[in-house]
Amino acid sequence: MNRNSRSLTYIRIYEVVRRIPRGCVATYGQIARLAGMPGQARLVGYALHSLSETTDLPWHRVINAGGKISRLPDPDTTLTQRFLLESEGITFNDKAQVNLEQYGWKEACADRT
DNA sequence: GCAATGACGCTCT
DNA sequence: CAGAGCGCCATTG
Repeated sequence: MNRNSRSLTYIRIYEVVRRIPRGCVATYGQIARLAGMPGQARLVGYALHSLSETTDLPWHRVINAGGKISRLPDPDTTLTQRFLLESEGITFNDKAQVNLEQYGWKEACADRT
């Protein structure tokens, strides 16, 4: 469980996700870049998938570049993510998209804190 | 050890 | 403007 077992690469992603402040959302590409793998958004998603649903990480703050919730293996998990984001004050539009311009990490996010 | 997949992103048509 | 395909690295079987 040693995070080592998951490889340092995953740890990087987990650490970045953990740094996401409340009321904000980050994209896979954003995290991938902060983790030190620009363009490797797939690994970010894969890393999160490897996590347990009971993870302490705010994985629900991680969405795709379109500001939308990614295609999760289980539709129930997707609804949970949306619910958690709404609980943080994040609003979704009819397309289940989040306004990255408003909630995007390091954008207006720091101002909200 | 080898091969295929993967909660995405970007470019091309 | 919209839709589809390909590519990156790492993990898993």
